[in-house]
Amino acid sequence: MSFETIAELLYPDITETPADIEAKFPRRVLPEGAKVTRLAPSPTGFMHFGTLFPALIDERLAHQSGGVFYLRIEDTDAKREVKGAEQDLIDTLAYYHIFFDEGATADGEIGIYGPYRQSKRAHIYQVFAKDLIRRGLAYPCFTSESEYEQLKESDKKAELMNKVWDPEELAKEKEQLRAGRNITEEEVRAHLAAGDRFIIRILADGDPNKKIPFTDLVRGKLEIPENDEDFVLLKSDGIPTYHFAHAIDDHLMGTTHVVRAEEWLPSIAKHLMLFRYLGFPLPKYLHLSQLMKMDGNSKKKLSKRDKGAALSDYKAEGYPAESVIEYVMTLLNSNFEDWRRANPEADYTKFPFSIKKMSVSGCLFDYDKLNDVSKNTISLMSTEKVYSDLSTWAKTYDTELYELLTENPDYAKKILAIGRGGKKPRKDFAVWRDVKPYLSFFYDTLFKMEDDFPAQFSSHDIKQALTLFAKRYQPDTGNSVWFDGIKAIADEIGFASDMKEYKQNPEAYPGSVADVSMFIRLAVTGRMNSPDLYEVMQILGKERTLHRINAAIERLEHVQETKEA
RNA sequence: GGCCCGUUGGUCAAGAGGCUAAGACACCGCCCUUUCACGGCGGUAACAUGGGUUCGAUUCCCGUACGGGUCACCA
Repeated sequence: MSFETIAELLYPDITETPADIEAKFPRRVLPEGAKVTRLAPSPTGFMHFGTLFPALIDERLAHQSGGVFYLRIEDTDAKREVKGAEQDLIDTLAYYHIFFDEGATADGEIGIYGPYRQSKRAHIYQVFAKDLIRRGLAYPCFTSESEYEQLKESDKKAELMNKVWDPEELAKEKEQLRAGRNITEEEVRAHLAAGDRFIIRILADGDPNKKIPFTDLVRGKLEIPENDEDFVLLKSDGIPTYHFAHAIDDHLMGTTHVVRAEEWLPSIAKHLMLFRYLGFPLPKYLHLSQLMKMDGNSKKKLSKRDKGAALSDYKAEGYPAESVIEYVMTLLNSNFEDWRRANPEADYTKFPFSIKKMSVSGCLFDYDKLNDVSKNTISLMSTEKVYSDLSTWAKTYDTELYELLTENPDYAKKILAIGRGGKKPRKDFAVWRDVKPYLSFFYDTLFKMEDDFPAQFSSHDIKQALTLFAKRYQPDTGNSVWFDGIKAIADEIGFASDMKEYKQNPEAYPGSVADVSMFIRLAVTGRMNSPDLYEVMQILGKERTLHRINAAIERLEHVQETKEA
């Protein structure tokens, strides 16, 4: 039989040769050592936390070396495609400041190596497929999908039922897949005449008992058994499988470093075979460990469906993009945190990212750590940035807060500026969602008494302290004069004004100046804890401060009356 | 089940033949402090396991256990 004839029968309309295609994808001219990387997601779900890892690595590797970073959409599976997924992908990546030099964009694409959507490259793959068939390295298979499904069915059942993987069955199945290897010209003609659909399989020449050495940039030297499986190159719709598309696209588009999840490691033998058959030089590979989550007592791969996996959840919670990136960087390169301590203000892109510092084993997602990183990140932001990012967040996730923030920006900024900018900035929030409960008391519409006056103090003492404070309160005296005033009140009502003295002999007093401060804090903020009270009063203004204190006094009187009655 | 990968404190991790086995988060204690948030100091806590190789193994080799991945006309 003639492979040449079969190739011609199958693809009479394909006249181009691989060389013609190669000519359309010239070699990239880049500086020495420049890396070309790509993010190649499939639009089958919404952007997932794990996607950020390769995205960031690809981006750093390319841009740190003066190379190119591009986006290629792997939309080869029409069945699983999710509407809006591609848009979500592009939007989310932009939200995390991951920008591409070329590739698919929201409204088209940029760059000369396109199309960057695999569904639009069918012709290219077919040229190479036809050539492989002609050279006797691939062949058509007319076994229908449903027939094949039946074959698989028994397998799936076996897997579900106690995971029985019978080696003989497996071998038999492999043989069935290869049955089409001996197809004749006549058979092809007959199938074609009958209008049968076909797929293209590779003609594997590997011996799984032999091992091929392979070097992965993060895992080091590995040994992979050769591939003997006649895996599918082109599906019956003429669209390639991942394997074939990977080899052709990454070659034509000039990818130098392929960064992908470790789930691809078992199929590396297929890729090695493909690059060899096609005569392409092999790119470098980085196989990344999966991000895990805790499931009972064991670690599990963080999958798209898991709660907390969708990147949009982090956005909704109000994790700033910078925080998430920062956290991912700490996981990506073990020395990032040291660098960050030495360069607290520097942009993360100044960090010398290194493949050598990448971890081989899968890590567990740690909310505590993310929160800590995020608190630090937010604490270093300027008031303007906090205000602007917080407002942007609130606009979609908390309209009440958004209105409060925007109706009086200057007031909001004063609140957000508390404890910001100094050497030891406050670290009050990890997420934007934390902000509202923190600042609610600054807004009369949200203000309420959240804590009660502790029962161990007499309401008489409390009232007296509040009354004296209200009578004498002067804004703009400065913190220490203001606090001296509170000390004086403490003395007058018989509380200790000197904390050291009080601590030595707490029994001698009904309370201390700390308690007096607490009374005032409670009256003004409605809670036991708040940022610096003097500053709070400055922001609230004299009128509202006094109003709240007087309201508290009135309430105390009311309680007293009811008690007496 | 076959094949592949991995295993240092609760988590992230440094260390690559000889170290009292770093650091960060979390937790606990103390200090600072009018509360909170910071900040400072300190503490609890780890080389999965058996056998080699070696004068000496967390580090190298083999086995075992455990965990993960994969075995599609999905990526």
